Amino acid sequence: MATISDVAALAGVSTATVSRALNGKSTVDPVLAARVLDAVRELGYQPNGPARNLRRQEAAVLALIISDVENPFFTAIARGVEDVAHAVGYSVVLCNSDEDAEKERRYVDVAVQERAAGVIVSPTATASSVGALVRRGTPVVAVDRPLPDQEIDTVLVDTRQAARQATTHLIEQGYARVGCITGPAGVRTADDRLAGYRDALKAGGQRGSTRLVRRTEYKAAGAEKAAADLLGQEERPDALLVANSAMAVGVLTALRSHGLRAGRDVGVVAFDDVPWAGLVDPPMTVVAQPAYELGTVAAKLLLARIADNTRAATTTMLGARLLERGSSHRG
Amino acid sequence: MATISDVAALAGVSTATVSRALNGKSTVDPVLAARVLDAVRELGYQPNGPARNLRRQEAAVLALIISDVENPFFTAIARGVEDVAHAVGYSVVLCNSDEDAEKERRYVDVAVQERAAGVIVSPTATASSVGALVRRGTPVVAVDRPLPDQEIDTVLVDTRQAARQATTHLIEQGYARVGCITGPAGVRTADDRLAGYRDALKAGGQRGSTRLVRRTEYKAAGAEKAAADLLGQEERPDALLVANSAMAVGVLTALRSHGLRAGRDVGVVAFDDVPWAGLVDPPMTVVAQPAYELGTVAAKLLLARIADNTRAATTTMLGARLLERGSSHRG
DNA sequence: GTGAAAGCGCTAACAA
DNA sequence: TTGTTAGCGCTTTCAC
Repeated sequence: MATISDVAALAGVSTATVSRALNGKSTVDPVLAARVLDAVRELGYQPNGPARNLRRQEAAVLALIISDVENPFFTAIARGVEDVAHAVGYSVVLCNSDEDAEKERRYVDVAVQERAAGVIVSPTATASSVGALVRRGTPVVAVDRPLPDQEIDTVLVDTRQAARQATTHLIEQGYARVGCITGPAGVRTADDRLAGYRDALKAGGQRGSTRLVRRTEYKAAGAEKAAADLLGQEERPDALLVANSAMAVGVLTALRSHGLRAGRDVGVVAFDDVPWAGLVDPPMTVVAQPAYELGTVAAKLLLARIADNTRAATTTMLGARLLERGSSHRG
Repeated sequence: MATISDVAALAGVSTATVSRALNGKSTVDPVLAARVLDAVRELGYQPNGPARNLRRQEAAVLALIISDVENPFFTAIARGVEDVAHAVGYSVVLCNSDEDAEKERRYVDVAVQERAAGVIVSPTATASSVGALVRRGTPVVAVDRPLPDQEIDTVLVDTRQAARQATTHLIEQGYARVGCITGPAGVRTADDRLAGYRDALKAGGQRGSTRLVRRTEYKAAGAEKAAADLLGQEERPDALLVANSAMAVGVLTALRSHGLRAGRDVGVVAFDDVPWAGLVDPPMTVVAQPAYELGTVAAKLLLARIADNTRAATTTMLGARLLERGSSHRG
């Protein structure tokens, strides 16, 4: 593979001039620059990234560590990050931690070792690994979930408020025993959605009960079992707040196998406005989170912090919107 | 940030011994190895990846270039690739080409520049960029779509056969005018699905007609327009073969706005067994592609080729399964 | 504006 | 088994 020396030799200049011509930092005689470009083309020269990164002590790469590639919420974030990063010449490496602290730690190590310019992470519950990054001075932005005890830029959705609003909506529609299926304890979004749910019950004068709440993985299978469990009880809930779209799949499946109809028999509101929400019968009421925007904001913050790591840490809170459809109406 | 020299100094050994102790290539006196490990821990040493890659002339990284991160089919492939790669110590960089030849070219360049050990790609229609990779001698595997005129390992689904089977199924269910909504011309899977559809029409004695076929982006919006267009015709189709799940969303939406019911009024079979397929009313008949397996097979082939680039290129063809549900039955 | 040369941190060939 | 040392390809002073 051709190196910068080959290009220099062919163009009849020094490697320094080739470097300058290619990076446009310092100004180069147009004639020489043209000779360099010709040589590059002729040799099919591709700069050696590791060599450049070694010399520069940093790679033009952002690491994005998300907890589930198969969750549309996170892929939408990824698109937001990519669009912003690419516009200014950064590449994005997408890492899937799978909600597993060990995998997260591993990817954090990779990011450090490859000298990524910065890291955007949606931390798992036990996110000690990211703390090390911060202490190293690596620019880090937390997205979707905060990183406790860390002074870092954070981009969140006001999910507690959204859960409260969604639950209040169910109560106002006349559902008398609203239940909640949320994610694992310790996962901040799961905790917040539960808290918002409880806020609404209290405000709406409904008596909460642990018998109306189930927590499982943010997956369809767990939610299906949880829903079946709740619906099998003597005093079963007549409505459910569901904490993400994968869980919604499980809940709707359970409803169907119990011969119950969403809306009429059991009110349903789920987080995330997936493309199919309008296609189920009745269409599903959802809390639409601004996922793409979460990604763009996080990327911009990270780029700003890469440029100047002395900035004070900020927390950005974006709002969610309740999209009312048939699954939260009795009629 | 601590370097290998710092570790060597603290452990009282040479940098070579540190390197050996950490990489386990050659054997090292257990006592020294322990001192090295202690020093590593104490300094929080993280090896400098670029330096290592520069020296080794290759990074333990596989690039996976897919055409749509938001398509569950491709994220399932990604999981398959990751699982295989991680098991043998490779990282996976996920790149989203967005069905855009220019973005694909850019990611190919990144892969070359970063000296990735190999590349797995689902090529866009005009995939000249990947040819350059192959000529460079970089190990490459094509997944989901072949790379024309290239002698490389390829992992495909027998999508033409699957389309034929799905269409035949619709004909056997009594649908008399089966239409097809597929992806852009030049995208091999889109072409193959159309070909399989036509195979079935011919075998089933139905007269094909271009008035029953529409081609658009592999997206919901395009498919919705295409379906509305088909359904607005005088002699409209009474069944549709739909080439992916995003398109299925558009088709079902169009059906609804025309007051038509899937199955009873218009038979529907779509590619890809998405989680929500069973939740729409009636449940959607799908062609289930072995996406995860596509990923694992591709990754294994790539690893084999990295180990030995003289192997002859192979083509692996995996089968798809038709999952019959209500949307393809009149009853 | 250009070139010579140092050196980023690591691994591997060679010597001891 | 261990240490010494060259050098991977690039960018960036520094001198001209």
